[in-house]
Amino acid sequence: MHLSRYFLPILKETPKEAEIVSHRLMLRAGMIRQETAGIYAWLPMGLRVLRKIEQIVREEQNRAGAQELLMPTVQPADLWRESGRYDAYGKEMLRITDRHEREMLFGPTNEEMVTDIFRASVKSYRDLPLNLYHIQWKFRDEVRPRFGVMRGREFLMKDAYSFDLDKESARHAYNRMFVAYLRTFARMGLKAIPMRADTGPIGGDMSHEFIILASTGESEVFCDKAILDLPIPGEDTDFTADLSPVITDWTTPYAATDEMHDAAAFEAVPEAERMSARGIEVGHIFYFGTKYSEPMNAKVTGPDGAEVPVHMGSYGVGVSRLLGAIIEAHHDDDGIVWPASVAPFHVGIINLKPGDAATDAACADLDAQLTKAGLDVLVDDVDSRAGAKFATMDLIGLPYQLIVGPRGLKDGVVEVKARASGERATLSPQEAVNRLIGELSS
RNA sequence: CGGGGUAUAGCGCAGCCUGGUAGCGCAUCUGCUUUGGGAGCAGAGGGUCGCAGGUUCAAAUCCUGCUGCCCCGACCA
Repeated sequence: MHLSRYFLPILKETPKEAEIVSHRLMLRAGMIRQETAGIYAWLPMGLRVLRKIEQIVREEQNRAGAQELLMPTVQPADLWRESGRYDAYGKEMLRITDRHEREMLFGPTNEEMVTDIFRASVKSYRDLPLNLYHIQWKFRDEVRPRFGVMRGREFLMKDAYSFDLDKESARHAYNRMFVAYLRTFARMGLKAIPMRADTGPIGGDMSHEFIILASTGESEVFCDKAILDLPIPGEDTDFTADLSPVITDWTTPYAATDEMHDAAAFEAVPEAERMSARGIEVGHIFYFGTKYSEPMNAKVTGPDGAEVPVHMGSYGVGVSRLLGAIIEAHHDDDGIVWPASVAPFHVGIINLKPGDAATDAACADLDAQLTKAGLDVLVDDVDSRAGAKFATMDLIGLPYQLIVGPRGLKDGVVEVKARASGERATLSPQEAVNRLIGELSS
């Protein structure tokens, strides 16, 4: 991709509405544009990152045995009357009336709908366990949207729903999602800490929020530092096996949000190991038993011939929110510092002198080689000054910059700069290509 | 939903108090110079001054109402 033809409306000045750093940087880097309060258009650069995050979430859901479907954004009110939530949900739900005066709504979540899909087709315990998920836009009419995409009204969420015969098998479904989440967030360069969350009327120990630490986080969190160093389950994890030892490892060290904080238990953690910080919730997993299956009559016949309501859980990831969360965790004074796994492009080639035949040719060759190796490349071929190019490239935060100018080429070298460390290496073009492919291919 | 701000060019702002027909910086366009960390000079284009009423010879400016957006709090992936 050539920057001269790419729609990337960079802002030099910070729009005044942006308070927190991720919001500022997303606007300045031309990733999003606010259309109205809490509702954003995703510009090409922002969309690229959104898609990469989505894909990681998808891969890990699939790996854990969940199956993707896609449910609509607009739902009929009647479905929500079955669970009683049409009245209970309140003003956060965007209600719509169609031309036939039928009551509709823009979905804030999909428990009712997925339960409807399930009950229409699944009648036997033999078809369990089942986990269905989708990645779809949601709308919650927040009283006060803020922090850019971190708390928008329209947002992209992955929500999975598990169906099991009883509570014990539901626990296995829960554990699979727990492990999938550990892997998902780690792949995005985030340290997500599972914290026990309020289970409401259901009770029990099966609800966790996944929190990443960031100074601009919305809630205060307390944890034992030991949890930060726990190993992330590998790609080879067998999701059909008993995962409870992993869950035990991850739920033993103290970790709680302020709502669930137990000061006495926290005091028991050695002082040097105690940490209190601010956090952003990026995922939430929840077992809710028969809360929907019972009123909505989603039953299966068990091995004993008796009909029982299925035990369900739901598992959310705030996909669009993750962009903000990742930037909060990965930025510096000059701009964004994308982890390679979610970066909009892997490499930015800076052509210091567009129009110079040798420089243009070198850039084209480097672009071709890197692209052929499967990397996403953005070539800055804009006729502007070096300083402006460096500033732009630092702002958009691509993991590596490949700096190509006539001065270096005369000596047969180009420069590779790692965005995160600022480290620069002067190499031959071929060495540079090899180095980048080595660092970035996965 | 309570409290507080704010609305003037794509972005950031001044002008409003004391009414006289709109300005600055950045960005954009043209030309020349410049060229390894957000260049300089010269010129140009771009505005229903949030909307609707009212006062006045005259309203961005004064008055009334409405709306959008932002911030603080209560609530959420």
